[in-house]
Amino acid sequence: MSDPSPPAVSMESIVALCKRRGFIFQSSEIYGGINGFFDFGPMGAELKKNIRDCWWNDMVRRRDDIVGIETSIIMHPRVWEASGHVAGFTDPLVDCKVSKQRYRADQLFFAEVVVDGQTVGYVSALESENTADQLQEAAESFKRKRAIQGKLGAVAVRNMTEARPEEIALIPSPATGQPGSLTPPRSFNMMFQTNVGAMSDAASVAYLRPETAQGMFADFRAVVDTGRVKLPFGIAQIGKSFRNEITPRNFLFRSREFEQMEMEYFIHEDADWQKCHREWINWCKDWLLSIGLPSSHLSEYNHPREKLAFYSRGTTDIMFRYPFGVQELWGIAARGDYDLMQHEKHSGIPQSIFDEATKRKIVPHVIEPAVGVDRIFLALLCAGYAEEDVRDDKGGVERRTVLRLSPRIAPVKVAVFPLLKNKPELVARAQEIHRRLKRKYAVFYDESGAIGRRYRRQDEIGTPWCVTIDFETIEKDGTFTLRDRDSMQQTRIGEAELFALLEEKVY
RNA sequence: GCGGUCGUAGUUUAGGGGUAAAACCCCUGCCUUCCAAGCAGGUGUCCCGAGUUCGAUUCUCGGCGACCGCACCA
Repeated sequence: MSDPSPPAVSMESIVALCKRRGFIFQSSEIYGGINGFFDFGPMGAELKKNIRDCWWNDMVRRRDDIVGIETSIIMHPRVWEASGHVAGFTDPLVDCKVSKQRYRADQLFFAEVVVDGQTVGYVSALESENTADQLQEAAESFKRKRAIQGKLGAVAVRNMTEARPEEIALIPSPATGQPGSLTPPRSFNMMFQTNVGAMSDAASVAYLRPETAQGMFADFRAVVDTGRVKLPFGIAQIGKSFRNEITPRNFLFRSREFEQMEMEYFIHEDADWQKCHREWINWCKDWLLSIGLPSSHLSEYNHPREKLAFYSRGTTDIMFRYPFGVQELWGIAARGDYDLMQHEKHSGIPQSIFDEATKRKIVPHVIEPAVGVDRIFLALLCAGYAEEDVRDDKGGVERRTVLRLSPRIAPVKVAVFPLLKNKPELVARAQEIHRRLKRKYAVFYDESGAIGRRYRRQDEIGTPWCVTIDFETIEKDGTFTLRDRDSMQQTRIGEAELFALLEEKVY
């Protein structure tokens, strides 16, 4: 599709297809469902596995410099103290009890109004480009309205996390302009908590991991000591992570249980990290193209320096144009030596390695490409979903729904049909071919319904090819019809050629 | 978390204080020599709980879930 702005597909129709064809079910649906959790049906499980397998093959097996590991979901709680998640994976929030507005405490600013050295009141403002000016103006207005005489001092901007308890009642809500309705900042830690062992007390508290990355950092020494790795090298893993999101939204995009594919690429502290960072951004983009995401939907977003997380030297997100907007798909972060140093500090175990080239002990720096399997899953469905008009022989127009998935990740690679179900010789031959194909590929056998219906069923689950066994197959040369999903074109092909095609396209 | 809209087969919808309907899908059989054909038969539904009522899927309240806005998204 060369059209730069194809008609927007609605999330509604994608969700409906997911349900109808067994890609995604709502978790625990028979009990009314649970918000932010999803199940993968038969087609979804295949598609997801294919995404993981492609990533693992390309990222780990087909490279000499990256090893794969699998770490536990529950780790020692001190891992999350070291990583900053216990303290920092928390958004202190302030509520306005009157307007019901909620603000992030570090984005809600206030200042004392000081006249002739006396504090006469407070003003507040939300974060913007000129928060300080806004507060200054608000302070002048405050003084004028109350007809206070004297000299107004320059405002000292603070945010709500810095407010003293006795000040909170005096700070006006930005929503109402009146003081007294704001709550003190309250923390909402996004990590799921549980207890390890039979006793539920403070000492037994543990967390479900909110990211897989820390597993790689925590096992860094073990991998270095046993994995026969040399800088630069990477450690990769695929696994579930959990975040107690305040508001899960947009179907799979933000859920509370999700699966990440992360890789920590360790480089020498003197290496050109910007070059390495760029190379990984390009690698990730190429990989997305290789599983069939169109470049027209992809873009890059560089986090502005002042917005970076404290540990980050630079973060670039590969963005995807979802029906609900352009959103982050893959974050590639340059994290410096922050994580290893944190673990060195907290564990007391040195995280440095001996560098042969410089004969020095160094702590490597890291480039981290981190992506969510579920987000890729959703992107593939959004990019691949199409409803198109098809002209039939009689000149009529019909609508068909088709999922254009790359053969690499399609849940079913080939569907095998006997042209007619009531002809035993066709059925037997079709089943025989099916049996040989399924030893190596995910294939599907179907004999029920008209042949056109069977093609359309496969279109909806994204099967790239269908083969139909007909009388020619049996009576003549053994060739059968190969029907292409996207063009709907039919060609005759033999079994050896079919295997060759699959060998080339499914890797 | 706040506000709004909503919740009837797998899907899309109709209906309604007296136990529910259609189309498509799906399954079975017949038929069918390549794009959702036809005929016959079949499975399957009022989100959950409490209240009002002789009786609630329908009304009320609460919960859960979905969508849309706001806020949030280390």
